[in-house]
Amino acid sequence: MNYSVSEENYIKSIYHLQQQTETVTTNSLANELHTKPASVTDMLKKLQTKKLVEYEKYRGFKLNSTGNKIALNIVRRHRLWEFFLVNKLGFEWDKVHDIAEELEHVSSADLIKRLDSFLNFPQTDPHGDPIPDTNGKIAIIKQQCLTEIAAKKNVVVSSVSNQSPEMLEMLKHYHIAISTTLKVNKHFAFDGSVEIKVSQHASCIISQQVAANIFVHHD
Amino acid sequence: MNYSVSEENYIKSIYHLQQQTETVTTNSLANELHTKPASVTDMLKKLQTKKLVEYEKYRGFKLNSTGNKIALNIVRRHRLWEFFLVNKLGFEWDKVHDIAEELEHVSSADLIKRLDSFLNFPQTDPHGDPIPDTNGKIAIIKQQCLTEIAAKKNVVVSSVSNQSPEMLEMLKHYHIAISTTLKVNKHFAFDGSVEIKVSQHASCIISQQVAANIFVHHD
DNA sequence: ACTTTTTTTTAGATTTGTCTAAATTTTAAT
DNA sequence: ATTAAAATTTAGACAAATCTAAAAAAAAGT
Repeated sequence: MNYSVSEENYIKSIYHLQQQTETVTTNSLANELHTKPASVTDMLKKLQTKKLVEYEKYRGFKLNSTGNKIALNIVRRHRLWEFFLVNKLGFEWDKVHDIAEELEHVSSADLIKRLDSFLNFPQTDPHGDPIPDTNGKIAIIKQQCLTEIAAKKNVVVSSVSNQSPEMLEMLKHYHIAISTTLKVNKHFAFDGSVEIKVSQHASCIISQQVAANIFVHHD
Repeated sequence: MNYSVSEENYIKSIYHLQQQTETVTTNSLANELHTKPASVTDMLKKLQTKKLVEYEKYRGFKLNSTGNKIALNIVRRHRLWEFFLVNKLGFEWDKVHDIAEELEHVSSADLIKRLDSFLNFPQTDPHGDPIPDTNGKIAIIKQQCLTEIAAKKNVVVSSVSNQSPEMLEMLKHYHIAISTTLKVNKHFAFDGSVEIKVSQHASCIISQQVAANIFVHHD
């Protein structure tokens, strides 16, 4: 079956919100999509009749397994295109989201299959987020954010959850990118900032706000 | 300014029809877009208020210079994506039109600039049609179709105006592709068929119907 | 437990792009 | 020059997706 751009955007946003809370509220979805709660209610009735969500009036909603599969397919398309934009066309990673947002709705399965192969079957997108496979299987990367890492531990940056130009600017300044290895020296109790050391560079201190957006794994 | 997918499709179709006749009729455009004449009239009023077409009731219409520039930009996007699909993703040329039809509406100028550079600034798409440049300049390739070529002349295939799988099948069978060199041996008066010789293959006869879709230039 | 606030839904309107059927204009035919 | 046929436009309706304003339900506060 084929879904409209609008339907796909709703499905994808519900998916993303469900990463944080099991069931999603009308307001939060309206906020995510920059639309009005009334519009959300309208669309949710539609998604319910199409049997993609579980929805009870006033009770919130969540994707059922069909909806989830569709969401993962959209996420797959989005992340493959992001990979393409960064690794083939040379975009900076803070510029690709909006373009991938449009490309993800191009509805050819063959296209995505070939794109995947052309890109050599990447496992993660440029922000370090895993790319679901054709069957909607997605790697769960056990990761912690930098604020949770004990002092003296070596870690590898696996993803960054804020993709703004401002964030990118900071990360570049600190010489941090996906798969960069760094060592946590010390946590400061006063403001939660963290001193780290990145390879051959001098140690530096990053604010809690920045640290909270950097996800890492051990080894 | 930004145009809807629908508006872009109308603009592009008017452009294509104008290649054959200076002014375009409501019916022919409806036919091209698989829509109804009434819908065409509606959209044309809109394009007129947006000052993209010259339009007089019952008199047909044509793109003005603004409309023409926009059309050429859409054609540029379409053909660059077709080139990408064939030369990078390995699609056969008869499969790319519908996908490029969707990709062409993705509205990032930077994307197209980078795609162009990634593809190494191709001059023609996989069917041999010229790709307009950023300013809407398009090479006019002086070409004749095979039925018009005098016997004993050597020519190079520059484009093929029918992109169906059936046509591709025939061309493959005859070992004809874009930039193939061939020699016209003889025209048969009875049915307009043409005997040709392609490089080291044995001469063969192609029907007038096929010959009329193969465009060539000398040398 | 009752009231206030917040959240969600309904009702009705709007925009974009489309359609059918009827009316109008142009073109072709006798 | 009339009439018949074809092409085009208008009028009015419809579907998708959105909105505002009002009503209803749930949650929070006293």
